[in-house]
Amino acid sequence: MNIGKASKLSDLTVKTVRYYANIELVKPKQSNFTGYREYSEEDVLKLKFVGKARKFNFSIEECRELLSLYENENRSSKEVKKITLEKICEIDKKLKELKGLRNELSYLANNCHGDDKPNCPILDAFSQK
Amino acid sequence: MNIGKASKLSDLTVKTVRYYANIELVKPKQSNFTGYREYSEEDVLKLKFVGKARKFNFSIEECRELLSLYENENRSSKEVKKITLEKICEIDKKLKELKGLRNELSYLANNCHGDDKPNCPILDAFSQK
DNA sequence: TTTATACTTTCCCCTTAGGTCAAAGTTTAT
DNA sequence: ATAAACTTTGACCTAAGGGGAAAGTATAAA
Repeated sequence: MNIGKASKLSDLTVKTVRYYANIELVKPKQSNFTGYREYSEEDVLKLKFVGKARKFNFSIEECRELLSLYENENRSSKEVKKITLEKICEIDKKLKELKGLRNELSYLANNCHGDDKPNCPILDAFSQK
Repeated sequence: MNIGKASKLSDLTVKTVRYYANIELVKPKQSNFTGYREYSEEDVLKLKFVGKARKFNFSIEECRELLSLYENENRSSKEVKKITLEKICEIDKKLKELKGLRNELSYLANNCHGDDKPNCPILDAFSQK
């Protein structure tokens, strides 16, 4: 099938699918008559796989790693679990950081009257030496 | 003062300070003899202000907006509060998203034996149709 | 069969917020 | 006078594609 159909089936944009071909993440055969990319059913499965992993916040390089484990019949689930646990750690760090930010910002917002006067604790906090 | 000193005083890298000059976020005078940028005390205060706001996850464009409010004697604190509340909303959305991801990933990880066998619920989830 | 429409290709520039490196000019210290 | 430290602009790099142009290809309608 052509890229348009593969794109629809995998629920990715054509641009994305073409990008994945360019970086050799999911690389279909390419006709030497027309130059059109020819996607197989298996290619579509891989595209879907990557789409899912990307939604789980895995980077392209991590997707590449997961994909090679996915394709490897001799893989151990240990490897996959390790990568996943690392990703969870990463998310935890990000969560902590964002929660801290949120607390500070909401503290500032709570102390700002939000009226038509220029006095503003938020700006004061930002201009603190 | 030159950019090096302004950079140290504001706790930003020279590159960052130069970048802010280029995008006219904090734009110092520039000597027409040597071409060196000449930072004033006030410029440094603005740099620090931006540095703080950036740490609070405000984008450069949002910093530009906050900075113009900061410089505007006739501002109303309402405007600043509005921007801040929007930023809090944004952070809340991101938090929700990340928490969802974390839950799904940790569910998958908990169900993965993490042994030397190829069977892996994580990969199974990613390859689900 | 011709034409119109839809699809595909490669190529180039754009995004955030700077980082890295190079060549050349300037200032300061020895 | 010269070396070291500082500054300038410029070009290219990051992640993960998006947007659009120009040109080739396929398919459907007239």
